[in-house]
Amino acid sequence: MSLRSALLTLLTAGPQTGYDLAKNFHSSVGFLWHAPDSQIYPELKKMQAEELIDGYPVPWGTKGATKTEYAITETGLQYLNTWQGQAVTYRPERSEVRLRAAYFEFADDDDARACLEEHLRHYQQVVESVHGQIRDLKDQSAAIHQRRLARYPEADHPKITRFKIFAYEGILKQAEAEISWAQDGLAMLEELTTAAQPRS
Amino acid sequence: MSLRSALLTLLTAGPQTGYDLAKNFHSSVGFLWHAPDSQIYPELKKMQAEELIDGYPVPWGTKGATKTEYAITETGLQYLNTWQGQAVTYRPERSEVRLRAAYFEFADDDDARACLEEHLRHYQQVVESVHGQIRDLKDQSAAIHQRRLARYPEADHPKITRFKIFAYEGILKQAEAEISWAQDGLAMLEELTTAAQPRS
DNA sequence: CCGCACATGTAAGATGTTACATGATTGA
DNA sequence: TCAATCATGTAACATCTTACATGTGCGG
Repeated sequence: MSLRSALLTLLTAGPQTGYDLAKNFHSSVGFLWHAPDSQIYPELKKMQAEELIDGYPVPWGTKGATKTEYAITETGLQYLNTWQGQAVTYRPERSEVRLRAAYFEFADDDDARACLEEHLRHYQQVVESVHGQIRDLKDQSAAIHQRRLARYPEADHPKITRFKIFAYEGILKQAEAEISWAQDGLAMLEELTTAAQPRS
Repeated sequence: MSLRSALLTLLTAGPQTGYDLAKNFHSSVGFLWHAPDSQIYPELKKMQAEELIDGYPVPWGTKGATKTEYAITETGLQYLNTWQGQAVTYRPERSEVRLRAAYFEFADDDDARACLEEHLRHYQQVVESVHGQIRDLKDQSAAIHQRRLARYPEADHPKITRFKIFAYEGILKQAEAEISWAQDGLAMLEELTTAAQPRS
C-alpha cells in the first residue's frame, strides 16, 4: 500500500492529472518509493473507486478534448494519517550484490573486482543525485515542493522541508555505507591476490 | 534468478534434501537473500528440470520410504560462475519508512516518534543477529560452513570464510547507517516539538 | 502414544517488471 | 511539418507473500 500513500502525498501538494502525477512522482517521491507509470495509472483508478481521490475532467487543447485531474479527498487525508500510525512492515533482506560477495570464491578475480567497482560507482551516483535533490529542496527550486508549501502556513514550512531532507539523508547514509563497504571489499580482494601471487 | 544462485551456493557445500536446504537456507544464505519454503521447493523442481541440480531418492526410515536428495551438477557450477560475471541489477529504492519520514507532517507526533524508535530497535536487532552470524563463522560453529570448508583445500579456507564475513559486514554497515539515521531523526523530532511548545 | 522435527508441497492473490500501443498538442 | 511532450494506458510475465495441507519417523 505504499504506492497508494506515495500518490496521496503527492496530491497533498495540489490537484494534478495522471501525467503530472507520474512526472512529479519520478522527480520527488519516486526517489523514496519507485514505481513505473504502468503501476501509477491503474492505481489511480482504484483509488478513485475507493474515494481516496476525486477524478474529474478538465479541458485540454482547443478541440474540446479533456484530461482527468485528480484531487485528494477528506478520506484520502485520513488514510494518510492512519497509514502514519501503522507499524512499518520490514521486508526481509534481499541483496543480490551481498549474495555474490559471500560467494566470490566462484567468481573470477576480475569479475569480483568489477562487481565491487560497479557497486562503488552506482552508489557514488546515488550520492550525487540525492545531493541534488537536497539542494533543490534547500533553495526551493523544486516546483512540486513550492506548490506544497504554498498550501500550508509559513510557520510549518521549515518542518515540512526538514522532513524531506531528513528522508534523503537516510538514502545518503545508506549509500555512504555501501561505498565504504565496496572500498573495504576492494582492499580485501587486493590483499588476497597479492598474498596468492607474491611479487618476485 | 538470485534465489536460484542462492540455492546453488548452498549445494556447493554438499548434497542435501529439500528440507535440509530450506533449513540451511534460513540459517545462512537466507540472511542475504530471503526466501520462504514455498518458494524453495518449486524452484528446486525447476532447477532439476534444467539440470542445474541432480535429484535422486535416498531411503528414509525403516519402511522403505524415500526422500529426495539434491546435488549440484557441472552445469550448476558453471551457472554460478557465469552468474558471478554478469552485471548486478540494482533495484530502484523502495523504502516505506523513508517515505513515511518524508511526510511526517501527516503523522501525529507520537506516531512519528514511534516509527523511528521501532526503526532503531529493528536495526539494533539486525546488528545483534548479524554479529552472531559472524561469530559463528569465525569460531567455525556454523555446521553448513564446516561442511563447505571440508570440500576445499585448506589453503582456500581463509578466503572462503572471509567472503562470507565481508558480506555480513555489509549488512552491518547498512544497519548501523539506519541506526544513526533513526537517532538523528529522533533528535530532529525532539527539537521540533520543544521549539513548538517552549517550556514556561 | 504424543508431540516435535522431518518431508513436501499447493493455491490464491498481491505486487512489480518489461514491453508495447496510440493519439493529441505545441513549439521551433 | 516534424519532433518532443502530453495524455493514457494494456498485456504478459515474473516474483513474492500468506495461508493452508498432509503425512511419516523418532525419541521420550
